[in-house]
Amino acid sequence: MDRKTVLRKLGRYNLTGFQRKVLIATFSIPKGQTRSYKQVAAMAGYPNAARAVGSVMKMNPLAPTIPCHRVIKSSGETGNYSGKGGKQGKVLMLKKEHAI
DNA sequence: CAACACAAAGTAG
DNA sequence: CTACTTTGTGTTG
Repeated sequence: MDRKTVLRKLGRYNLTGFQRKVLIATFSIPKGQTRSYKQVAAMAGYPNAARAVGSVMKMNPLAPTIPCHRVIKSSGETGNYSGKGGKQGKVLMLKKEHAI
């Protein structure tokens, strides 16, 4: 799985530029590491769109492909998580990947 | 086009 | 530490 593959998948959806950038930025998070919503937003080119990043994660069209569970709050907390298991499952997954 | 929603961040107390 | 304000983009009507 590489960036081009993800871009190709994203191309199948009617996504806005913001969503694509955010998803790619999230996908670019190295395994075993975490990034804050703000960091992802900044990486995507929108340094003040941390909340919007949350909106994108919520709709994440490539949920299994995009490691949205590696995106946490700047405080080091996990924040909320709309996926199965809620933030508890998120933390568990992060622990499995040694991200925490 | 306007109003509402969002898994945050920042600032003030 | 808690509470309030600010902020940017997506979605829906």
